[in-house]
Amino acid sequence: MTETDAKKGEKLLDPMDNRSVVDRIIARITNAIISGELLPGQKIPTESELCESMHVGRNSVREAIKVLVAMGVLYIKRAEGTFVAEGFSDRMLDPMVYGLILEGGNTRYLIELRRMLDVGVLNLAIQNATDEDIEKLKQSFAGFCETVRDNPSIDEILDADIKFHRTLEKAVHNPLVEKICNVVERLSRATRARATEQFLSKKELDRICELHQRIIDALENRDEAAVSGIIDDHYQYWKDEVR
Amino acid sequence: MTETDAKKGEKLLDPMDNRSVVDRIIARITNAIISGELLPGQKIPTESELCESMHVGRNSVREAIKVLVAMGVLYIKRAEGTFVAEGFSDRMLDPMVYGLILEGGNTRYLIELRRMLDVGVLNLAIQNATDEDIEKLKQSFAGFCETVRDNPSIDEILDADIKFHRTLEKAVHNPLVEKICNVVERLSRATRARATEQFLSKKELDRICELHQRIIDALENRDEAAVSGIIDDHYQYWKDEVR
DNA sequence: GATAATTTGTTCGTATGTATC
DNA sequence: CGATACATACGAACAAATTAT
Repeated sequence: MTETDAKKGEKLLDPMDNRSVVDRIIARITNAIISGELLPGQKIPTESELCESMHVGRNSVREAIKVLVAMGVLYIKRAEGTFVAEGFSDRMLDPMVYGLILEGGNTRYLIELRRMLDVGVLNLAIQNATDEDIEKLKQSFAGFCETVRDNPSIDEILDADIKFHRTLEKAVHNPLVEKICNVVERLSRATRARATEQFLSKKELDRICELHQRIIDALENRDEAAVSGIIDDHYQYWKDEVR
Repeated sequence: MTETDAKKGEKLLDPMDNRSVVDRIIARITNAIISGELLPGQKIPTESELCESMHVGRNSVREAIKVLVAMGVLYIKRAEGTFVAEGFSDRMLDPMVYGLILEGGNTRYLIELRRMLDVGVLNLAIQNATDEDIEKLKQSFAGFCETVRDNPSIDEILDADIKFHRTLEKAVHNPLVEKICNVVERLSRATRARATEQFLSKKELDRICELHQRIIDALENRDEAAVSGIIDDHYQYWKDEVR
């Protein structure tokens, strides 16, 4: 009884963080990571230690850790410990995939976002691409053309196209931009598959090849003025068609 | 011996789901959502029911639900039940935030990304903003100017500036773009605070006010040509200074 | 190779807070 | 107001995996 009274007393005096215990543990761990107290790859305290140090139950600690593991922030080596992840994890875009599933009519939003990113990427690539990058892009383009010639399936076309764009994004030399583009590409894939299926033709494929060639040209000539025209043409044909 | 042999036998015959109990619960719930067995907004079974129906412990169910809540797939009405989310949630971008943090805090990358998004947002806003949006932006600008006049702290300046940009992003009418910008703003805040602290002056503040005015003008005149110039000027002064 | 120690994985029991009727 | 249903939180116990001795 006295114990509960003491606890109640504390709670009443305290501003009483209204977040749940689990949320506070999550915040504490993430703050430690952000502040540099915990570095990527480093082992975090054991569950029991965390229980003691912040006076919470082990289950709450476990729930917090599970959340961070699901987000790709931590990873667990069983019977060894829990560690701070290093760099990006594929898991980190799962929530956005769920978001896509839950929300039906966001095709327009997705296309708009992709278009915006395409413009930005092309501009940055023109600024930052090295000759080596351009050479790789040419190779990737050759691969795309080869795929196109060989009576490709929808999936093969999309794969080749995405590969080309990934190469382009690498030429930006900015991992943050690259990762965001990857996420959006993954989200767009289903929509693009449907659209491609609908409008596929030999002529369309030739047009896409030509657009890719224009991207390469713009890169070689560092021609920023050409960017908006290229992307406009790129998106033109399914602008009004899809949804 | 015989026991271990029996276990090995089971393992060999069985595909033996090597995922953890929690992961299987997560998969089961998400599959139910994807298949339409659980619809957005619908209540899922209570924790106890889930325990019984799949013969697992209550804590495992809780951990699974916590993960899905953290991802924004489920939400909880306390003392009422747990429900399938409808549409996107802010939470779904959180993992990406952590990803960016863990990727290593390279300031240049962040500034480049922010710049790219600023250009895209301004372009999209020029296309999509309603008169009402522009009116709100003017109000937000007035608030910013007021803050600036009143001998503001670094935090106050940043808050007012972010508020202005949030209003601008709303004018894009694209929740995906909006969320991504919010994430990047959150990430940039520390860097920006440092930079602002370093170069703060009355003259600088006036210059920022003027740039915001130019953004409003561009929006009113639907002047896409002005975009790159505005953003160039916006980033000019800390382009070479920071890192 | 076997054993012990450490650490995470899973479950159960119980008490408490909170919203609805 | 009480009763009910549900989520929240803690503690204890045992299982399983890995490392160290």
